[in-house]
Amino acid sequence: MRISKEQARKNREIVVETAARLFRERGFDGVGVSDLMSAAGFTHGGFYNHFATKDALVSEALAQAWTEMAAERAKARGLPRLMKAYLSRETRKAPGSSCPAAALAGDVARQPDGVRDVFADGLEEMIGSVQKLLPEAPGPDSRTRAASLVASMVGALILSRAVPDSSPLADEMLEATLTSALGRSRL
Amino acid sequence: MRISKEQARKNREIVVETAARLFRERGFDGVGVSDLMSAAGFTHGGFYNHFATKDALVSEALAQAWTEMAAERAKARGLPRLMKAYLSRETRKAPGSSCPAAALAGDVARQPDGVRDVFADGLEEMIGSVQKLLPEAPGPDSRTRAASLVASMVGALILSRAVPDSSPLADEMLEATLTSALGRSRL
DNA sequence: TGTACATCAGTGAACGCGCGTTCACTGATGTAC
DNA sequence: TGTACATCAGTGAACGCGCGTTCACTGATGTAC
Repeated sequence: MRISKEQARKNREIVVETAARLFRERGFDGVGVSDLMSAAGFTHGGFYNHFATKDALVSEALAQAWTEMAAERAKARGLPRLMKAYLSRETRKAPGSSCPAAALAGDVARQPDGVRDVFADGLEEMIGSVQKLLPEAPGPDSRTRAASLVASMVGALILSRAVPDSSPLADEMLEATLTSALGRSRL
Repeated sequence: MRISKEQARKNREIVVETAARLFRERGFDGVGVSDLMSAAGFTHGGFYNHFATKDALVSEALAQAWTEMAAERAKARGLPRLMKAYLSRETRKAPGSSCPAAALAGDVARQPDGVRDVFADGLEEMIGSVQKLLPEAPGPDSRTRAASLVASMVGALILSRAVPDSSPLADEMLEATLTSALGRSRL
């Protein structure tokens, strides 16, 4: 049963969006083509009408996740609020709809350069948007500040998710990072 | 060909040490039982004389990696030197012999609680050893400081490894984090 | 101390299973006249 | 505008492959006498 080109385009988009969520939740290896397609509402065979290989989708889904995050960040009202939201229990519980860096950086490190390029582009944009939210004037110092803030945010969220939900460290990593970042001068 | 109990114990240790290295290099899913056993110098069938399942080995290898790291850290001469070594190009290139948090936190987040408990214990010890190296008096503030320092160190290393080797971000994440941490008061 | 037997670490073939991928098929869409 | 045919998105069975795991076997070690 052939469908319209417009519908086919929409279906492809659904698959990419579903992948962007599932990969963040379970990792690249944790989501099979069959899992993914059925989660998106299709059968697995049609996958290869849209993508050459699973690897091709990985890059595209990662780019999609970064795009979603950039849209969220564009709505941010100040760095303190952005960081509080990023370093919250809600974010910790929802990897599928939050930062691709925190959810997938470990996996990306073992992927080919094509995927890592996409990751680097998203990370670059994240650093840039944090830099713009800093109170100080743009420059090399604020860039360094932004990069190190991003590292601590991503690190805290990853570590919080790696310990058991019941561990005191789950909250402590988030709170300590928030306290240290906000407690510093001019934030 | 049966071997002595002593030799069997040593062989088991070799397998655990090999796993601790390979898992950090390739992730839990990236190392098969067969890969692992042949890297350790054995055939795959013998694996189940030592471990009930691959999952059982995962916990043990993670504990082994943390133990190795704790031994390294015990040799540290001051926090600045520890951080420079941690946030170096050499460490970035050698995940198999460096921090389990940076190499495996993303994978651990998708493992059962048994593995996450082991991870939390190692992380707790890492925070404690960083806290002891802080110049300030021990207390809630220094604990918060230590936890946030650990988050930024782990985050920077993970992000550095996730971008392509050729990306400027690979070095920048490490350097920015080092600059921000060392540039702060009393370090 | 010496002998006979049981034990069990290591070997390598084999197992079922789920993975990524392929393919023949369907039938509504898109196109040529 | 209407008709005939080609296209191709989606379906679901099937493919080879590598995975974790099992098992019969080997033979030196460990043990009972």
